[in-house]
Amino acid sequence: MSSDTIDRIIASAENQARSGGYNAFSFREIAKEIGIKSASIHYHFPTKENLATELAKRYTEKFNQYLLAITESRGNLQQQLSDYADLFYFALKNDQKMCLCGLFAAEMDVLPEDVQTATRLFFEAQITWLSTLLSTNGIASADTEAVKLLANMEGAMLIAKAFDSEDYFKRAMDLTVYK
Amino acid sequence: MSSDTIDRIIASAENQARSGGYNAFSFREIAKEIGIKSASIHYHFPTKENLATELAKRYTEKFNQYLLAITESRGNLQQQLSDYADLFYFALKNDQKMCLCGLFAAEMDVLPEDVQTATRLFFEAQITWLSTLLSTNGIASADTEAVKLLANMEGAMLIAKAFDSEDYFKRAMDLTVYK
DNA sequence: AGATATCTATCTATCGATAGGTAGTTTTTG
DNA sequence: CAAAAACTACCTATCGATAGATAGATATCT
Repeated sequence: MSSDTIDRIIASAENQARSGGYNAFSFREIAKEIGIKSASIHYHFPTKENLATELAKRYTEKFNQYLLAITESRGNLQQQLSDYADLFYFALKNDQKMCLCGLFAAEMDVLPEDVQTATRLFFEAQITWLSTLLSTNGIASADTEAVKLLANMEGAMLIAKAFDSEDYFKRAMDLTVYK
Repeated sequence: MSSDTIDRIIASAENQARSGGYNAFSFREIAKEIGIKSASIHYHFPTKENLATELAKRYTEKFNQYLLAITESRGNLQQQLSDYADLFYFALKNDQKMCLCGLFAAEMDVLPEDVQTATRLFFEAQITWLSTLLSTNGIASADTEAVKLLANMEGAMLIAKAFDSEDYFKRAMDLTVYK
């Protein structure tokens, strides 16, 4: 069935979490936003850890789908990397918000264990995809280069948030290495 | 005088804030940690906004002193950039924690105004220093390159936190551009 | 004595979480 | 087929814990 309520809970929670991290979203605030009671959210997500974990999982899944689409587009390396960067750029530009898992990573130490794990899985998926792309295009040290690119994306988003201007993302981004 | 208590409040607050951001440190927790009562902290820092702002200011000041020291070392570009990266690397390795202002930047939207301003000043100081270093060494587009380098540092820290391993910082870091 | 620093005690607001209830739908069973 | 049971998706009400903040008393130090 994939209840509409659950989707709205997730959407609201993601919105809040991407603004200020794990401690910046609450059952009450979500409830108020979508017009139900906070107790009802506990019906769908027993604990906050549970909700945040689901949040990270769905976020990762959504990203993975985009990654798959880029792969299937069969563009050249430069094109695929550009499309990849756009994923982060538009996540920033459209929502004016940080990457959910980027924020979670920054506050890793205070996250419940399941959320930590889900967050790490996001980063692993990114690195795996990038590494595969690079190595199939004959780039040496593909794995390390993948880590660099991912750091570049997250760092660029963070700087853009610091100055509240998505232009900084474009400035901070660097895809010239493989030209 | 520069009260010892104030320093201990700041140290404890920084420790907590660098673990989980603005909402991850509290007057009560700081008080417990340094052995006083939370009301006593309000005597030194009237509000949480005030404390967090002071936190960011001192953090920036400390960083600026290091930057000055690097400048005065009069090493070549490559050496100074390496020393610069070490600032972030050791902040990560020694404390096992994220950059305070990096974390604040990520959650910019939920920060009180003064904290936002203080956070932005950290980034501006970094970019100014980097840009000066690059342009005096004949690098073109020094300002944009400075933004890239800063994003690289913050991104590398974030990735390292994601995997709870400082090795990822070294992997994510890229100073090869100006070789 | 007066300034500085810290205390006790308390307030209001909010947090995640739980207990128990209910209307409506679906499934099971005699 | 219809009654009984169970389930879904919410609700109200409340819990203990914690948040930042304040007033006023007390201690310490010059």
